[in-house]
Amino acid sequence: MTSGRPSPVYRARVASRLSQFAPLDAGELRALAAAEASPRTVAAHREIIEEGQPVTGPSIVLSGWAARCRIFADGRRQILGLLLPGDLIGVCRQNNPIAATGVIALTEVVLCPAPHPDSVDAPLAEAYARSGALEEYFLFRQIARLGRLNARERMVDLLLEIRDRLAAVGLASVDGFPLAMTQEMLADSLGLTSVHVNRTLQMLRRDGFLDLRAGVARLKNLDRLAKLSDHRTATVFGA
Amino acid sequence: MTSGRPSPVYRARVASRLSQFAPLDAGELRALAAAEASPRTVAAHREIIEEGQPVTGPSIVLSGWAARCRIFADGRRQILGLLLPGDLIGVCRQNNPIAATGVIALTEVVLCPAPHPDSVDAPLAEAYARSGALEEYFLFRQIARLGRLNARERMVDLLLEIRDRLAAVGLASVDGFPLAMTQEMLADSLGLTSVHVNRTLQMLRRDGFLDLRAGVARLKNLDRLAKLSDHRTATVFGA
DNA sequence: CGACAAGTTGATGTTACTCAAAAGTGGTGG
DNA sequence: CCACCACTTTTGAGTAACATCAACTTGTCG
Repeated sequence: MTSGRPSPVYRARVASRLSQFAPLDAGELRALAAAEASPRTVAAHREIIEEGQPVTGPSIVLSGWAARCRIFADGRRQILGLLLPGDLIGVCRQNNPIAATGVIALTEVVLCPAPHPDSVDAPLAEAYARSGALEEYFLFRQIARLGRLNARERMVDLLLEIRDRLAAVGLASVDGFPLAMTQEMLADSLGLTSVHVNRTLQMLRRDGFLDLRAGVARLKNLDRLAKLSDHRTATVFGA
Repeated sequence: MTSGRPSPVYRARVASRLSQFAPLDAGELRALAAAEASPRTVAAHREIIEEGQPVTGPSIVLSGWAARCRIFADGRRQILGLLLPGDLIGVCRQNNPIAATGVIALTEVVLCPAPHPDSVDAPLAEAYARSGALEEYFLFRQIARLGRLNARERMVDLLLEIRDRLAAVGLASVDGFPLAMTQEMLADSLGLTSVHVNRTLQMLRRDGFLDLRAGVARLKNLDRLAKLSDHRTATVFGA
């Protein structure tokens, strides 16, 4: 599987994601850096949070990919949203929170604890709030994708979202971005079968929109691509 | 169209929804009651919040139905989530929040302002937090519905959700609950066409699961119905 | 080398969409 | 009270998109 190993360079960028949302002071940056010193590693395919269990406290994804996931009684699975490096998990403001969904590691994931939202200063609270709003935006987008886009549009829209999110933490370049998902995971995210995902990817390749090899994706003809899925960037929220 | 007219009885129940999430003190209840004294009415099909516009402050739906909505460039429309009596709209914790989605009135809607989350005491803050968690749960459920359920399962799951949410504010009885949505609105919520919604409803009627007349729905054979959509109640969050 | 997961392909089936038109419903004004 | 209008619901016939089933191939790692 691709990625999974945290590097010093990599961590520095992750630490800076929250400060993109609000200017953090020196003390907050120190606290975050200290938290990063006690990371936890979860193997690929392991559960990070179990649905229905109490949420102990927030974490930050330092490296690797995870997904919120709902599994049906008959085995059907739906990925509700992706959790990428820099994302927060388990920020709850109520008492005794219960996990509404499970979270599973798609690759090996490295996490570290994050300060509890009740005990943070204004700048970090603002960063948490913006991060939460952005996560909500991705949920809205996932709903619109599944409800009204066809297979090709869904795929394009998801790939554009992933690219933007990775770019925001310095993990995407002009040469492409890592796509740490099997076709089956893509299917579970897009509400399709893996067979149809395979055919959709081939269509995109054939039409010159996508270059996907060895877990690295490169999107081409971006202007035409964006039209294919009515893509709107999330600039109103981010940095 | 059904419903839309607020009644004194009705309002009393709505005011009590937040206190289901956390025990509010007398001062908070007084503040909420005062806010209800200055309601705002929005006609059916009108926009309550415009996507991309600044969010001024939170409101409570006193009566009527509204929906978060995304509209695509080519006219396709997807309802992202429903807003029913007692629900909060526009609770944002970040500075200068921007509406991530539009909100439109499905019926005539009566709203009143709600206290800003930054200026509330602990009990009301807890109620806001629980309300927000519940809203997030409904988004997750909408994603799972659209991604992995077929038309009949989607319809059943949505109807069960609506029934539970209305019951929580005293608007559902054993005789049924108001369904203030046209088949086209149901289609926009379920990611289907209105023609297919029509056929799906007929199938449910024929199979003895549903009685839907004059805007009032009654679900029958609840035990078998719940199995049709792998329904799980939201009890872990609510009251 | 062998085993297992991931990706690919073809044939066929089913669900839901599209297009088009008819029938029902409720509100409005003459 | 009726005629009219807009909107909603219903029905039918044909089609497209996606699922299903069942191989087969490729890649990876011990």
